[in-house]
Amino acid sequence: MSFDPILSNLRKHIALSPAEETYFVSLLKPKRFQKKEFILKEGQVCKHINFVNSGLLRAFYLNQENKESTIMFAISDWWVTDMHCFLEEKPAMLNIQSVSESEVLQLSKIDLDHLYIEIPKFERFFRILMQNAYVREQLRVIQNLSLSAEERYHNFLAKYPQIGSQVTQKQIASYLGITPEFLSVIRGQK
Amino acid sequence: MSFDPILSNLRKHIALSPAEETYFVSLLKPKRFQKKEFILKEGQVCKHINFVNSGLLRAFYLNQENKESTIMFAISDWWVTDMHCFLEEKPAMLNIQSVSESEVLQLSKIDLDHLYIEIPKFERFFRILMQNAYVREQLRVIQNLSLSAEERYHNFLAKYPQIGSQVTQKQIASYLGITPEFLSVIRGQK
DNA sequence: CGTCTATTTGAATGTACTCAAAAGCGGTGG
DNA sequence: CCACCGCTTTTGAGTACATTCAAATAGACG
Repeated sequence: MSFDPILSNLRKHIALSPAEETYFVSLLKPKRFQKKEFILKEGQVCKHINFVNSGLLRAFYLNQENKESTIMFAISDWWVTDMHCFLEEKPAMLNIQSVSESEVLQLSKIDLDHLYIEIPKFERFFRILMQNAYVREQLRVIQNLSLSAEERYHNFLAKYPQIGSQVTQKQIASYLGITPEFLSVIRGQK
Repeated sequence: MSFDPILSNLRKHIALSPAEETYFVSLLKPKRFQKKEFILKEGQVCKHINFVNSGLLRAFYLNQENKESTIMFAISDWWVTDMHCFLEEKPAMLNIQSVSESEVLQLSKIDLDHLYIEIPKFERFFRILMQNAYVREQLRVIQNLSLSAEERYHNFLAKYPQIGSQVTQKQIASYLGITPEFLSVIRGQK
């Protein structure tokens, strides 16, 4: 499995020496997941943050009535985990499942904590990663509050065309916070 | 204006020397805002991140139809800005207004960028701040997707009792994504 | 005290949901 | 290769949740 994508992901924000890159890469656990396989299940302690090398993952929440809410889709070059549970080393609230066959590089909480000490540049890297994640989630809150279901759907397709074509409408509906039946109605009206 | 609150806020995550504390404090611009005064208006370039020393601020978004959506309330010991526009030094999407008379410490983007270089511990501090902000926003997304308006209202009151008592129902409604009329109905049914 | 805004109440409406049934589609095994 | 199974998507009828609009009441503030 190639480490080029993750190294160029790092290079967007920090510069590492070859030795540092080697050390970082040594901490990564490559994993391959089949379609529908779970990277993380609710209740498991979330030990890793995952970098998607190829494929597509989906993180979702199940409420008391077993209704799914899709929290995020993660395509190549994205980082994904149940951040709250990863940071606190608590049982996960979220499920993370492979949508299509995927290659993932996993970094454990312990190794990341070492990394922050050994190579403080990683503090910067993850600061920027977290900043961007925060801005993205806040924008999603704004859109959920201020846009109609139909506007949210068209926004989603415009923003993530690659994802829109790979996932089911049921999954898109659960990302938008509507039922699949209603999404079908929205799509019907041209 | 006292710098004790902001220094103890820093000490939650990093340890600074007295000289570093002095340097940090020298970068802060203390400001006092009257009730209803704007810290930031949509369209202005957002130059500062704001630490709330006392009082209460509200960040909100106005959509095309001039409907308000409250993005966050910031009480004492919270940091608030239009993060996206602060980072990119672009015109703000958000308005930030003082709910009650407030004392704020402002740190400019330029000074923060210097701070990251001079005292890399600030990378860690803001990494943790951003992590927490991300987790909070993601939790809000989950709740917006999976809970009813009534559940969201009771959650809000339980989580932020101090805020609930200081802001109008109209503002709470705009935080929850419902109309003030409907919030009034929810409150009526005991 | 008067004015302005927030809150409540109610009627009419619209948006989105539930339930059910039919149609479509993809994969599997005979 | 086709038939079947399970899941997704569509369609529709009935319903529930939440909005709009309007008017009355209550509160806050100069």
